[in-house]
Amino acid sequence: MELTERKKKILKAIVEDYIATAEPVGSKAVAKQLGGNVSSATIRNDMAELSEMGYLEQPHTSAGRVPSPKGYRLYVNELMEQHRLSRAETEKMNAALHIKMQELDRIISKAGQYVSNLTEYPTYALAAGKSRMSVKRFDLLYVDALSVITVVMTNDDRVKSGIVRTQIGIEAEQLPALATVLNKEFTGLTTSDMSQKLMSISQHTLPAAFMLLSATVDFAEGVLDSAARAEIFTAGTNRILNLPEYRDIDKASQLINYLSDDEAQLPMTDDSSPMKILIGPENVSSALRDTSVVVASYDIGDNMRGLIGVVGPVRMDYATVAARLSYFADGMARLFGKNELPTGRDDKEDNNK
Amino acid sequence: MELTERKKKILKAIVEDYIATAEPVGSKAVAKQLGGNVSSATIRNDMAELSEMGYLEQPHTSAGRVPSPKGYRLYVNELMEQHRLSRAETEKMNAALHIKMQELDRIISKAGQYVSNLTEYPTYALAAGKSRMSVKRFDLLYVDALSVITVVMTNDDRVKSGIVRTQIGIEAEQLPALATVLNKEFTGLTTSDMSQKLMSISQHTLPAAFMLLSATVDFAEGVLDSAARAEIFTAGTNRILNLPEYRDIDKASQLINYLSDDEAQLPMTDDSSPMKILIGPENVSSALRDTSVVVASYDIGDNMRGLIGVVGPVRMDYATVAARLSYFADGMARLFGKNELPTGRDDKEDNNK
DNA sequence: ATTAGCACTCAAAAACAAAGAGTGCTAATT
DNA sequence: AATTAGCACTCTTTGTTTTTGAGTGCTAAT
Repeated sequence: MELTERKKKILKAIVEDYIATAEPVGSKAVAKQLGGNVSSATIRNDMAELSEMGYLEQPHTSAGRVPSPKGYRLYVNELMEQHRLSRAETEKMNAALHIKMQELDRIISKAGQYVSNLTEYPTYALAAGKSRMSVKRFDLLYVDALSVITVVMTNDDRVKSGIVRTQIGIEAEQLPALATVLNKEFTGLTTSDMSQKLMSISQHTLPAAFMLLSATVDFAEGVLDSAARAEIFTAGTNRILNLPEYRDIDKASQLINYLSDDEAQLPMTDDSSPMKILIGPENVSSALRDTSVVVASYDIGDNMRGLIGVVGPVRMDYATVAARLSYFADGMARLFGKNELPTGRDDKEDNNK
Repeated sequence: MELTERKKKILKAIVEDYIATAEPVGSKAVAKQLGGNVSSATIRNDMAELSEMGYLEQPHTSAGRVPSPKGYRLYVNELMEQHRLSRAETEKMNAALHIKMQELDRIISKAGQYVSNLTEYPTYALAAGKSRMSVKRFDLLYVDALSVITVVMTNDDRVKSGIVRTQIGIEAEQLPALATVLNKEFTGLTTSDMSQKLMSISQHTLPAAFMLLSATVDFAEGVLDSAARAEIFTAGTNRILNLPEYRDIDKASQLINYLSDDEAQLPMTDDSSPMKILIGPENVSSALRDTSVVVASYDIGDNMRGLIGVVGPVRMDYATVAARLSYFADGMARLFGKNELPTGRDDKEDNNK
């Protein structure tokens, strides 16, 4: 019993019909789909064999057939035709890609939203793989005796700032010296090292100066912390409520809750390829067992990678989703590429997160 | 036909029973609730009159009674007992109120999340009432010939910063002069005025300097824009999926979509009182017609107000929700109060939004 | 004014009865 | 040997009818 060419065609027709309708598809429908030069009885025989081989499943004896995960896998690997993006689609995406440059987090979250709109499925987006963060440069700007503007530049060239207040008055003239101390002693350190260093110099420093140093370091630690925290942004989770497979409130709310959970283990791409399709049970986390995930990654700067994942029912339009997601991910990569800057401002800027 | 004391007791019992069970409540249940010294027949008569007066409704003839919005209103106004917060509750909230000081937006969004967890209903949170924003102070810090750190302080004392790049090289020595120009000419202006001013000085300024000025002003405009945009944060919208009144997917998804819509007109408090309860049809927007909203406000600094709203079914536990929300709003106000600063850093800081 | 008693109503649940889509198999056809 | 027509069989879906039971409204007694 082998996979003849016709069987493949049948499988393809079934997958595509089922993707479109979410209804089990019967032999007659397939026959029509294939142009009518084979009868439904023939198809029926082939379908029986495809079932036996594990590519199709039957909800119950007298229903049509539904692709099994194995069937989808074959479809995705061999049968699926590359979806050609229409002019309208690319234009829409290009428009979306003109994201006005802002904080990194916001861009990433926005990207997720766009993809969700584009695909009509929920998405998640995040940036991963940052290396250890440290401060590269400190600046202090005098405001008044009790307030100083602190500007901090991280090792990946982001700049953040804030007002730092101190209980003990400080004079404008003292600031340069303090800034020098900060730049000499506190650059290149991790947060915990900074705290330690702060301890070690507490002895031989004037109280007023130490107060300010301490507040500044505290601020810097906050900046590093929030920069290191890789937040997961989800978008469009409630779109699943439109899907027939999630008419069941409990199922829907379970998935929504999983997606909204910050701790959720969401599929990543492996380093080898920029795109990955996970079908139903191929997902590790049980909450995704009967959903599929298409996930793509793109480079952000040198040692960071952005990730966008689309979550949908196993009956997902893989071709279209994959095409759009891949196009969009490419666009994001270009956006972060050194060369093409979309506005006068620089992409690396992403001040204030 | 008047509202006797017993009728009120009956109404109260019905409201509370219905809040707890979401099932129409019958005369017998009320009789038991009231201690059994009146018979169910008596209750029945009273219930008939309460129906006639419009405080109760009947889903159908042979079902129990359900409070009408008018009934809830009476309950909220007169019958409801102040919910006493338990020690555990206040402790939990106090813990939540130790929000580590960060950007304003994040605090507000966090607050919404906490309240959502606390009440188990969806919430929305926002900060409103900012006046026109302008820049109060500019600083420029030299990085290299093509990059400058721009630090901008807004009229409400927030500080933001970012790297600004320019195509034409600039020397460190030129920066102070440019900063002076910025501080002299561009402070106190709205974004559109800034653009205009930029035009007007384009003639008598060196190209290199103008380039940088322009990029800096562009950056400042972005800062003001995003500061002025009052974002609405919603949290826990999917909690409504747990409510029996939203077993119907379409109804649920309609409400969820409404809440997720950035443009949605959500109820505010009026200036007179810090708390407001809107019951069902009292809501203006039709999407909320059969939900209730409890909304509380708190002061943030001098001319801003924070707002947290809890959205739930009309059958909402008003007493508990109101008590918790009010406590939390007070906590938030204290948090923003000048005196009690939870950390060494200052609340006004909220750099980088 | 209250209450017991009872007939009546009506939604919800259960039980039952087609209807129809789709299969699997057999036997005929190419 | 592969294909196809034909047909009995299966099982969900859909619609209809029955049954059940909570709850009411009214009447008559307390």
